[in-house]
Amino acid sequence: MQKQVKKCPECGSTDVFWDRNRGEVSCRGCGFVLEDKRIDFTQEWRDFDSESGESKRRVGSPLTFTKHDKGLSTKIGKAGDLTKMKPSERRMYYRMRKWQTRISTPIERNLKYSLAELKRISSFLDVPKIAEEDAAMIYRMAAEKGLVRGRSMESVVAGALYASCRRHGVPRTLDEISNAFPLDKKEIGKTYRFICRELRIRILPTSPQDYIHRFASELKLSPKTVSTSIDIMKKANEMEITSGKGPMGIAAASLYVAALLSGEKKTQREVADVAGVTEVTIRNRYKELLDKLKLEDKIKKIRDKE
DNA sequence: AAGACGAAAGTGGTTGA
DNA sequence: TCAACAACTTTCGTCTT
Repeated sequence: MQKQVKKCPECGSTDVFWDRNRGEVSCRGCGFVLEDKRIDFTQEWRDFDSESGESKRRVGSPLTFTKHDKGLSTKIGKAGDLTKMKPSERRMYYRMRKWQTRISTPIERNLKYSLAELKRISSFLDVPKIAEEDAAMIYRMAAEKGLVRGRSMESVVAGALYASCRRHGVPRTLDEISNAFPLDKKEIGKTYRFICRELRIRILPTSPQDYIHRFASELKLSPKTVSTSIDIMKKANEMEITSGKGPMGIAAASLYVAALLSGEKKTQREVADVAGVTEVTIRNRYKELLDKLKLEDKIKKIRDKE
């Protein structure tokens, strides 16, 4: 990897770093997320601000393990190539060709297309390589177990991708993934649960913290606000008002409260849109937070100042 | 006019008999 | 397999700024 010289558009600092696990590039100074989408190893960074006109984007990528034959496909030559060989060697090549045709089972042929699809979507969402590889593995296992039958190929690809994102703590929501496919959330969720059950994949519930940074960045909140909201979440966790609740709602409400407390007020709608929940959910979580964390006074003080 | 708040009804998934 | 249930959404009316 060559070093990337990037400037943070928020604070101008060049001290940006790449969080591989999250697939985010953020500024060490102010926490701004420059890129929440990551590009292949083999490509150069896309300009954050493409006004500069020089596109560094490249097309295509070299070797990958996500090809249907793990990138090892080599055609074994036809008889014409074999004329110069000794009869014993020739027999061996015939045997090898027989193997090759045997490998071309319907499953392998299916994998060829579905893994291409996976690759396309992964690069669209800029899912980290590890997660993409894992999704490919999940899909392969699913295909070998015959779980694709009766389901659309895409939905299984999407389900595998989502499962792998969850496993790797990559903050991609079901919404984002379903936007990349011509499928709705419902269907992806269904197949996702199905393949998890069938393949015995254990998925931990996502932590609201996984989403905080990305949401905060989209809302242009300061790092201070982010840490406040993480504090709030921790406290909420301790008081056991988070169990069973959707992580996105919690993340959204914590951010909303934190923004209020630090005077960077955002409307409920703004936060709700970014987090992919409704205002009502934010309100409910928000109310619980105020109740349990004794924050009413603080909020009132802020209100009075205005 | 916009945002915050809350009530009521509906949806999809989980659970337990 | 069905009913109860919790979380969340949608919709809509009211209040506040």
